[in-house]
Amino acid sequence: MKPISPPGRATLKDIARTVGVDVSTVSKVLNDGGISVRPQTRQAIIDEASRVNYRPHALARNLRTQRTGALGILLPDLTNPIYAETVHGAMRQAERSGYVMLIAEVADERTSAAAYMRLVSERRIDGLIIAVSAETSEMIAAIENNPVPHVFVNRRSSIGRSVTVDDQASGRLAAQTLIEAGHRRLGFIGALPELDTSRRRRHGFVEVCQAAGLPAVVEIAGPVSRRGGYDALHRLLDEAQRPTGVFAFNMLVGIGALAAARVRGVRVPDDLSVVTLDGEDAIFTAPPLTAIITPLAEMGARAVVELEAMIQGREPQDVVINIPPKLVYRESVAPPPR
Amino acid sequence: MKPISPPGRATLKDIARTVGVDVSTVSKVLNDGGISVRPQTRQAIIDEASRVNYRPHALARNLRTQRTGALGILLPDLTNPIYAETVHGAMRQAERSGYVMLIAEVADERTSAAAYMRLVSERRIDGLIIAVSAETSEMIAAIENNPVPHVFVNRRSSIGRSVTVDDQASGRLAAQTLIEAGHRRLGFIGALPELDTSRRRRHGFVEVCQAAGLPAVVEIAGPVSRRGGYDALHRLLDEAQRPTGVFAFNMLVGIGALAAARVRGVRVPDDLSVVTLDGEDAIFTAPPLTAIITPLAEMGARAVVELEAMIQGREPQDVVINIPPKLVYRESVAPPPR
DNA sequence: AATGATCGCTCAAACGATTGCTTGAACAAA
DNA sequence: TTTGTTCAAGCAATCGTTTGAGCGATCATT
Repeated sequence: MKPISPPGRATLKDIARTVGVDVSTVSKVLNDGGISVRPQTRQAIIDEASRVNYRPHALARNLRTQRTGALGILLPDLTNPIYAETVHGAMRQAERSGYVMLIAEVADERTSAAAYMRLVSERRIDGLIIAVSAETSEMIAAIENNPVPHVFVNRRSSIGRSVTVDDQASGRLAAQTLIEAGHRRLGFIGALPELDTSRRRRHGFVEVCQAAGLPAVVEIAGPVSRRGGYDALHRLLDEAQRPTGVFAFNMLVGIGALAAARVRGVRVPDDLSVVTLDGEDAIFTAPPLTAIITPLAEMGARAVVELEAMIQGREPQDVVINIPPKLVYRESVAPPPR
Repeated sequence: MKPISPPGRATLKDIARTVGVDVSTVSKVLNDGGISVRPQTRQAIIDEASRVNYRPHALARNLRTQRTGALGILLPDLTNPIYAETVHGAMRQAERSGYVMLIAEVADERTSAAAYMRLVSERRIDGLIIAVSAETSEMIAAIENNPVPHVFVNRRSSIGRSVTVDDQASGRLAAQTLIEAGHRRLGFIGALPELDTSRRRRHGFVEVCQAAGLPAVVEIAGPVSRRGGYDALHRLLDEAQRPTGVFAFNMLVGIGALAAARVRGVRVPDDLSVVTLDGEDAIFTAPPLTAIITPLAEMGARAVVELEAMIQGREPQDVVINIPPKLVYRESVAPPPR
């Protein structure tokens, strides 16, 4: 026997009809709308709603309330674990609050404005997390002409507020770790073009080195990729005063550095110590990389919390997540060769 | 000077008013609705639409047309690269067709029915990709009571059609690779509980071994995790007729096996050869794992294509992606010890 | 000149909810 | 009995589209 009305597809009207009241009454009861309803009417409505397994039609509700219950996130590439984890954290928080997340991959920065418009103007998302470098003029124009609550994550921008971590502290921690292991000549492999996060990590790193009275840090930068790390380490190893301990901007760069060391016959950690960042997964490198863990999921979640507040009308504000960077000791750091 | 009407928020009514026609005319012009309109009227409408940067309000349109232009995907965990890549492929294809993807992470299988209902009954997605094991009775009931075009990806199910690859061919390829390297005693580490994909890979693997007249393959299974692979390899190494070459169900299992070999003092590949699967990222294991590449992104994309066809009314059908499995030679396979 | 066809557009009803404004009845106070 | 309140619920507009039906005006046909 087929159910008369397919469960889950019932509308307010259906419920109203069988209970014998107006749809507005049903709506008010089901939404706890401040209205007085006789207990028996209320109960009848609730019973009928659960009998037919009523689910509000999100489209209709959203059209009326002018809110979609959807948040967007703009990111370069979901297969990059850094972004996957950020999204992961954002989605957990979004789900708690009843939001869904619309993900837009923006492989090419030049299309980010178009992606923005699609999410904001057409899909009418309630808020947006931006995890791409967004400072193109089209993007700025898009945001200004079609403002929507938005927050940057793990990067700063002149056109909005950010959720970040204390990158400088990460840099300091990396330097301390290497210095404590006994290293006296340190190197830093950063991002080129220099990202805000890279600059802050570098500052923290250099600060500690100088405070410890160490000779100048060798600073090298390359594209944020394995290739970039690979090439950068080669150049580092060509330095006259070759460092014995290096801090790589992130995991990709660190992995590339490891590969370069291998082809040069430089043993890690015997000849060279390496500290990297973002490396939850770096445990499977050879050797496993000692890494500073960035709370990416927390950043994603916090970004959603910020968006919710902004949607409620609170002023945007910068957030620095106050989780001290955590170092995971693995096998890529040892005392320097003597 | 502020723009009079915030660009991008203009409605059909706005355009209709300034051009001096009815909204229905505007709608028909902008949608190429089969209607005859004077060229100058048409042009005026188009001009005005682009002047105010008109974007259709997706909610309103969808409410009316009863289609949301959204597809869903149910998966266990986005931070698992296997799923991230599948989603990646699906999103690329979805974007081409103007769909957005709603991702639902279902950490606990028991909540998958609830996630289904939220996407299908409330958000009213047009189609769903299922990448979780979905055979719980609640899930079956949810699908039956609220049917929506759906397709499983990389797994088979009694309650729908699938997009898969030729897993048996992967198993055959793994066996051939080890046999060609000179191995005569082979092992297989599968999934427990046995997944459909695991079974097929095992069949292909065993088939080739038997055809080559090799002694019985040692078959071991464990949970699909690094721990599972770790424990399984330990048990394999305890066998009287210890294999010299093993095929691990997937990358996680392979990585666990590598770890077990290391603690046992079994050198890879000198003492033991390992072939794994899904291992785009396995290049950074120690040693880098020789792996069979699964076209996950293609599977995701193809799933979307299937959904589109089903939404158009075509009958669901099983799809086996006909890309022959590809082996990437790295450093975990060598001739057996003598 | 009457008829019919075509053109170019308008009308109005949806889609499924939300929400401010009425309203009829019951009841209390005067 | 009249008046004023409160209760319980209904009415109707609205969100921004889409879409079939309708309808004057023009033009061709007989």
